[in-house]
Amino acid sequence: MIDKIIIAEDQESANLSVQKIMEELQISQSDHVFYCDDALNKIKAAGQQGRPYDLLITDLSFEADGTNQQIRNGFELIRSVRALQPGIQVLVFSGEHRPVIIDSLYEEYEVDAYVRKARHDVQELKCAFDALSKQQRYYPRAIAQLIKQSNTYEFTEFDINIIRLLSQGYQQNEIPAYLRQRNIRPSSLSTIEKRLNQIREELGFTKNEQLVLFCKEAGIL
Amino acid sequence: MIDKIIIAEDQESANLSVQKIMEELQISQSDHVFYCDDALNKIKAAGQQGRPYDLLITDLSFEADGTNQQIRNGFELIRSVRALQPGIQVLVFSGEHRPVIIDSLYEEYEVDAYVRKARHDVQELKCAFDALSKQQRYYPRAIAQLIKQSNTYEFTEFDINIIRLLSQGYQQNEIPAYLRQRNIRPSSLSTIEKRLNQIREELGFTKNEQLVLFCKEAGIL
DNA sequence: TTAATGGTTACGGTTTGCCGTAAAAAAATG
DNA sequence: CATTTTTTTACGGCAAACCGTAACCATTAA
Repeated sequence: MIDKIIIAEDQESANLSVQKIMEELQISQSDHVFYCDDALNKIKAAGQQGRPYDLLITDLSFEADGTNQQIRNGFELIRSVRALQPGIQVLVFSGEHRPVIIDSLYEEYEVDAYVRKARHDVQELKCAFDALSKQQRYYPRAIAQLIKQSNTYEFTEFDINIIRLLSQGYQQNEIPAYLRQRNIRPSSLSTIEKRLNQIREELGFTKNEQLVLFCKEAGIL
Repeated sequence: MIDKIIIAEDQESANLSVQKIMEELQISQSDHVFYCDDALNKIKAAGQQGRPYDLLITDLSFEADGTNQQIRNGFELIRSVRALQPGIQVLVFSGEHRPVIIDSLYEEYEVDAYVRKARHDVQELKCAFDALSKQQRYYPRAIAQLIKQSNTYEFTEFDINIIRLLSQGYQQNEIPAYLRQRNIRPSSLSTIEKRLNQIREELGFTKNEQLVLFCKEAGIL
């Protein structure tokens, strides 16, 4: 049974809609905040008072606005909250569509539900809520599709390193020194060239410019 | 006086909040649709019945969902609507933050107001509405700041052409032929090299990979 | 220990990109 | 129209990137 929830969302209109939807679902106690820090504080206080929240609904990206905040985004918030109250259910409500990110939410952050801000999100929120009420995780099929569709080329840590350096203006022949300095192996120019060649080939690209753009769009950079 | 409006927004929850806000503002007739085509049709019908809409509130990005739609985004919608009913006021409500895009909304599309889906968007929507009621344009100061901040490096049509081709995998020495085929001038390899060099220099970049990423983030690509 | 395997590195030839100079063409000026 | 200025182009030398081959080295199995 879920009857005490907290909504963390900086965008006022989105925050409002979630509140309305929760009203319709007859949640007895629903709080909302516009900053991650406020969310954590409220969760902490509620726990200490023996009336913990059952569910956190949070966005991923929060915009800095000059106020001094410790927690700057949904990822950090989830980590902090789970450290404090591991049993709390977490529903992420965000516009994020990049498969790698959504995947990491379920795998690394172990969220209980992800609902994408998109066409039928109100209905999806209600479905997700139902599932969570039964202590089930909610994994919308639209997302399963997205992840399947995505050219699931597996970038290694090493690959991402190289591509990031390129996108920062490093020349390929400067990269070995950089890697050696950090004891990253392999580090030879030859291997770097070979990796890039292989990656381009597998993705059907001819230029690193394409690769950089691809990684940006996929959320890897 | 604004008393008949239409909301075009595919994201259900956002559509809902705008409806709520318009209720609070006591709009007598407020319609909402989830597709651009529906918006245009309703506006057309209303005009023919002699009861035209005063205001269109629209998002910019609409997601394709398999249904066959003629108009696929807010830009196209604005164009079509203005061709049909030039006097209608247009308020864009979108998450878009890239200065070039917002700038083009005011300059090229001549929208009456832009409100960014962000922290205080509800309040901003109300302010914008007030301004529009008095037949004023609404140009939030936060956006003026954004546009000022932005490294306003002036890319020409030509520059963007080259950079786009690079990001699509063209080699530099293939570009002259491409340009000549389309009668774009200048077209020599030398000029292309020179432009790229100049652009990189002015932005403090050393590699085209950086440039491509920069253009992507700035909304130019 | 030896042999085999897979990944890493070194190296050389070729292509592409980079950058300066100077000629040619186009545009602006008197 | 002639002259100056600017833009575009052609070319050449050099550096970087590309790509194949072969040597090297670590790990594992025989």
